[in-house]
Amino acid sequence: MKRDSRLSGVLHVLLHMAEQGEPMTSDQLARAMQTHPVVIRRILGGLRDAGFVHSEKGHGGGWTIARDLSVITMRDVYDAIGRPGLMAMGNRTEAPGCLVEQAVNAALDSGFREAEALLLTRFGEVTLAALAADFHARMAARSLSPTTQEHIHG
Amino acid sequence: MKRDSRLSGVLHVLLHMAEQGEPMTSDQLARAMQTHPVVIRRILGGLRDAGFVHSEKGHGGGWTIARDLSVITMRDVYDAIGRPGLMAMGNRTEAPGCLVEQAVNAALDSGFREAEALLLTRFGEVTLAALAADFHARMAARSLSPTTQEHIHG
DNA sequence: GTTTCATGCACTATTTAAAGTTACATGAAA
DNA sequence: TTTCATGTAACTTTAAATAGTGCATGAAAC
Repeated sequence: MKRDSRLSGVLHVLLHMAEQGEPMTSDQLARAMQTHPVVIRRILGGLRDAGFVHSEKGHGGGWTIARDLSVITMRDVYDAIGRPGLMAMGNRTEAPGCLVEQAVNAALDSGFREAEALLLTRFGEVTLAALAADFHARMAARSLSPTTQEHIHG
Repeated sequence: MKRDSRLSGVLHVLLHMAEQGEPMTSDQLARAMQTHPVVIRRILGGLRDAGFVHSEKGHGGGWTIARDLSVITMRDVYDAIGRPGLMAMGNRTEAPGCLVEQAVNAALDSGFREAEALLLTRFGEVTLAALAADFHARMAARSLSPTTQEHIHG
């Protein structure tokens, strides 16, 4: 299958929304992300249901962030988009009858569970405010460098 | 993308080969794994190149384990099949120009790297001998139970 | 020596899930 | 009432693993 980039994408979108301050339309966000507006709506739908963003129809409508960035973690966002699988590898067969395969599955699962738990813990430690701060630090660093480019697309 | 089950599959195959003691053909192994013989050859090809298994053509040929199970770890097997990606999620864009996306990527990558490192460490701690021992324990447990079924397929 | 058995490998087809797209309904502001 | 924007269902495309076909190669049996 294709590699899942929804978490990466939605975090990107959220930070752009936060930078903007005023409502951004799915079209604007899609242009910035070089993707399709419907993809934006799909991915932000979960965040809306979770109460992290707000959407408004009609003139002047669009998407806005509904909570302070300091209270939203990457883990929250991961949960809101439906907790997609984290591991690219899995067992050939779940609940196999073969005892050999059961032994193999048990060993692999143990490792996978540990790795997933660690990853989710790390996600829970990073707020969107921290990501925004990192972005601003990068922007400051770039504006000091000789070849200043645009710091944000669109 | 589809979920990668090569590691699970090849470990299963290796343990069956070890139990058998004598050469097993790709056809026999494919039957046990409910897959295609060519898939077996493909997946065992990497292990042959790494020296973990030996293959022989013609009558009486097939696959045999070339080293003691106690010196082969799950990590070795993972390496031998080409170190497939472990994380199901990735960044939308590698090396993005957008500083927002750079900040997001950095945070995600950091978590992914930690989780991968932990997983590989765990893999390195489990030998095939340990897996075989676990299998034998499961077989003993089942033979004691009232409804004894076949402990091994094929 | 030739038939049979088995791996080696290149190439094609299928499958699965994400991502992209189209079409249209809904609702708000101009 | 027109325009703008989201909401959503349905369909198409794409990437990567797995499945399958066909044929070459080489070893043992007869």
